[in-house]
Amino acid sequence: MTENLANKKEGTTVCPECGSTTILFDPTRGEHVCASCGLVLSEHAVDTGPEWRAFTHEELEKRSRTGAPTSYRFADKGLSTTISWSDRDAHGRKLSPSRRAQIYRLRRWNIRTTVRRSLADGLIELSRIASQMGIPNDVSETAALLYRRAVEKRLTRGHPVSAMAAAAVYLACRIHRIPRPLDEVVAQAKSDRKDVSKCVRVLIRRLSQDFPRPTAINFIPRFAAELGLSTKTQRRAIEIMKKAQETGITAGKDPSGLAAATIYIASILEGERRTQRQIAEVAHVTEVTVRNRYKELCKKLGIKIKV
DNA sequence: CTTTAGACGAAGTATTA
DNA sequence: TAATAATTCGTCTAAAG
Repeated sequence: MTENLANKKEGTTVCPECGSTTILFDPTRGEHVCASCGLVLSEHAVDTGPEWRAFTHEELEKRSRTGAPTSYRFADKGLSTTISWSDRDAHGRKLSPSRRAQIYRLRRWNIRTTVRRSLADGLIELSRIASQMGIPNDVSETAALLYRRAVEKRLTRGHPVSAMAAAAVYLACRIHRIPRPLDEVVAQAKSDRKDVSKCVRVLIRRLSQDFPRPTAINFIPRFAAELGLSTKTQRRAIEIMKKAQETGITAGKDPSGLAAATIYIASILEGERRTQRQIAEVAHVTEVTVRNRYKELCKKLGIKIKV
């Protein structure tokens, strides 16, 4: 842990578990999470390291600027300026005719660029979905950026605004390696699953960008946190998952179910038992799936559990 | 009464021809 | 595009604690 902190001050945080250098910060929990293996690095980030260390774009902006931070979530990036329709200047004097013509053109451009309904509506809807899901700010920023690019490329035409916004949120979570099941996003969206997944496909195809597929390990930290499990148990679950992946029994299986199963095993092994029911609930799978996966894991990995 | 185990067909998904 | 295989889900029954 000490060398970890030293690294942090150098500005090169490395995950001690897997060596990955991509560390994400979850502002709502105050935790740094490894993007690759899901290990929570510093629960006590508050009293380690310098205050000003910025892990995300948004933090950086908050600390290095005066005034409100800019945000992709607002149609004008939060830098709104309006031009009044009065034909007098700041001192109340009448404007010259040429000046009036100039201001008139400015007004038109101002309106043309800021009042783009589809963009504005989409970003509002997007923020609503993200906040209802309790998604970290930097993730919803990513979602907003995706949505902007979709609008620029005219990909939103023919698709419900709500569905496209939900798709952006879903993909942003994947980019940040804190995947949420599509159904969880759909639950907050005002569109049905069909429309949302159609939008997801459009974005994946037309936005030339890599959208990493969720790995079972990516689900473990969130499930463990929601179940109130210790980081020790969480690490144990990740250990088991790695072994499972090496033996190749994870192919084609639902990552959520796999994560749920390893957590179930780890919680028993570490004396923090949770019922299949509890785990199935946070993982959004059924108890049946938890059972099948954990039975298979125990058999293939030679893990014995006392019932 | 709660938790777990196991079995069945139904339903949605990925792969293949 | 259609057929095939593998997977998960919902429900039911039963046993164990």
